[in-house]
Amino acid sequence: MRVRLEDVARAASVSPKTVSRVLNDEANVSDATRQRVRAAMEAMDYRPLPSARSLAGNRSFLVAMLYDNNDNPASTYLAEIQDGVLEACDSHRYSMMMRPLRMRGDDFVRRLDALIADHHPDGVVLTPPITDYAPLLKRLRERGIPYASVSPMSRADNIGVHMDEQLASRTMVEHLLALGHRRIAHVSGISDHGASGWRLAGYREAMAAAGLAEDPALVVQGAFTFASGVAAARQLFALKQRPTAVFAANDDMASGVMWAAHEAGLRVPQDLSVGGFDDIPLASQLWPALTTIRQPSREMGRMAALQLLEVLRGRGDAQMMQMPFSLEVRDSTAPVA
Amino acid sequence: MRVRLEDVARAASVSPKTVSRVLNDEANVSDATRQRVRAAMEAMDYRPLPSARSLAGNRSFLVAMLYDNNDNPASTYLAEIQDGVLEACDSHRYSMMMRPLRMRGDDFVRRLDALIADHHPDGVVLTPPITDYAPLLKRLRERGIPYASVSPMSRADNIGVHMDEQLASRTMVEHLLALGHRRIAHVSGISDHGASGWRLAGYREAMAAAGLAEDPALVVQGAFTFASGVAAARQLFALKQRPTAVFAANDDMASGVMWAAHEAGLRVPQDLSVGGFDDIPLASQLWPALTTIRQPSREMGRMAALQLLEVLRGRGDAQMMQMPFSLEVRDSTAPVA
DNA sequence: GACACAGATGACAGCGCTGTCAATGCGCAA
DNA sequence: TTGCGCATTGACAGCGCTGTCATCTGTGTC
Repeated sequence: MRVRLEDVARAASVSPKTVSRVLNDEANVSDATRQRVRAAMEAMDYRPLPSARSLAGNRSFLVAMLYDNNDNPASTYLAEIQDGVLEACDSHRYSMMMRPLRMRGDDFVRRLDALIADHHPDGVVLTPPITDYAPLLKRLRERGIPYASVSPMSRADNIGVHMDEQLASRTMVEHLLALGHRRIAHVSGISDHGASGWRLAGYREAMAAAGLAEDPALVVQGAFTFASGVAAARQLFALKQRPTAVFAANDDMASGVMWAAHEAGLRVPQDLSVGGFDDIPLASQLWPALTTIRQPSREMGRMAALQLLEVLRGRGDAQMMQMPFSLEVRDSTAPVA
Repeated sequence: MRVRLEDVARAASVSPKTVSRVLNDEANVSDATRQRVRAAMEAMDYRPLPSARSLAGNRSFLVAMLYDNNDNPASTYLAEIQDGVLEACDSHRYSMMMRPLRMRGDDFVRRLDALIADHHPDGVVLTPPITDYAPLLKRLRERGIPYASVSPMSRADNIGVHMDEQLASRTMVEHLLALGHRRIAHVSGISDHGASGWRLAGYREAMAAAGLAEDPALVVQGAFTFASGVAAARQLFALKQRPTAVFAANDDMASGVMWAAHEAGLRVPQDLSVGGFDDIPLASQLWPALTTIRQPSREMGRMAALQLLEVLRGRGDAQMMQMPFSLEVRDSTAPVA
């Protein structure tokens, strides 16, 4: 019925072990033999049985993608990363599994242990904001489970992908400054997300470089959600001197700001310019279409997973890769009135 | 190091086979023994090794969720279903795997075969629109792989979940009729999606019930995407007698209609009412917030997976479940001017 | 009291691979 | 020519479970 490794071995006139060697790209197989075995595998359409490989070889060929489903409201951003990770895993015949893990809550590490005990992933892809949660990283190291991170806070001792969020953020603010805005507000994200800090830092950097003293009233704390964007904007609009532009730390909050602007009867971009970050599909579907920072989420997921797979496959050359961003100027920003 | 089944057996003074029976909820174990074994498993925090179970038992404890990533542009709808499926699988200690499968393209069935050969899922969850692709279903039956569907076209001989989309659609149109609208347009979805047909049928049913003859110019074909919604709306707005209300077959297209309305200088809802379908997060983030049909996607994914798991676990009582919908009246619909 | 029978339990082999280690063959130096 | 070392290959056991089948026990029947 099913073609087994033994069948391939017989067809290629070698021992099962040799077929196993070829299958796993091990050294010490002559080229002639290797080719013969490959041909036999091909001809018979041989597919190794994952469970047998795992049991005997003590690895699972499984990559788990960890995400926080608490601070990430049904995020398109995550879906895109997932898509990239899946593609990378597929290309190396690894399987991929999603693991929601709430960062709030003390059973965080316990849930990680359960994941390991139940599924034995060979490696793990970490997505924001759990790229930087120390107890988690510590446990992964203890267990000897390699991981790659998407946009981690610290780049040292870490593989995965990374974007210069601070520069991206600064670029957005400079765009607003170039349009003549001076009273530029910032709606920041949840404080323990690395992204929040960088984006805020980029905002401050640009403002300072323009010689503008920081007005604390113009920096409002949000939570990366639409609702928090609405709330932050209402607060900003209530100021005696309201901002002429708002830069929100992600698109969901930016859409909240636009919503609140409509509510307050402010026209975007005539009365208020709005900038976002991420370029999720929503950004182009808003009216007016949102000016934002585009990050290649799918590609970031893919590259992070590929870095991880390099490690899993015993190649040593994995690293932290820098990914490009771009400023997408659309219709939500305009010269100050 | 790791606790094996044999260790539990020793602790409970029974044979390994008996522990296996308890683990798999098999019959013919006395209650006393069962409890003793359960206690031992608990005390030792025993976790069966999936690969060993799979290898010996010839099943994978794996459920694959199939989706079409061609017609579903990074859809939040799918992400929600996935979340529900994942929860259900977790609760029964099954693992879950995502499989994108392009319906267009002739290698469709071949890719399914590859999935089976490579991963051996015990069962499959089908999401729209691949719930009704005959060659796929045929192959799954041939291979003896049970499947459950989310919103399949045909409910016969099928397990999973289902919503009365036609009634939901009719409810939306009746809402518009009740507001006094008569020239109500419909932007339909891709024709080989079951949902498109039902939603169109519900529209027609409501219009006919209101005694309105169908105006073919008011029914425009879309493709479930934002861009197709924009295009359809432009076409509708160009009509000598433009509609006073548009019901789009999903929220992405509805957001496209609103976008085009803004573009054309039409105020929503004063000059044009707009209705959608799905209630994705976007719906509440638009200005004005979109009136739409809410379907419990997450719950639908969860229930469909649970039905499938009943079959996989040998219970015979799986079925096609009807899920409720609700009309979410927000700010994009108003009485006709 | 003898027998049949169903429920409860265990012995044992084996699922399809890989790790370990031994065996083989070959080139090259002395 | 002999011997040594390295590259190549294979024999064999075993990973941690479950399927099959045999065995044992207690109960009901006549």
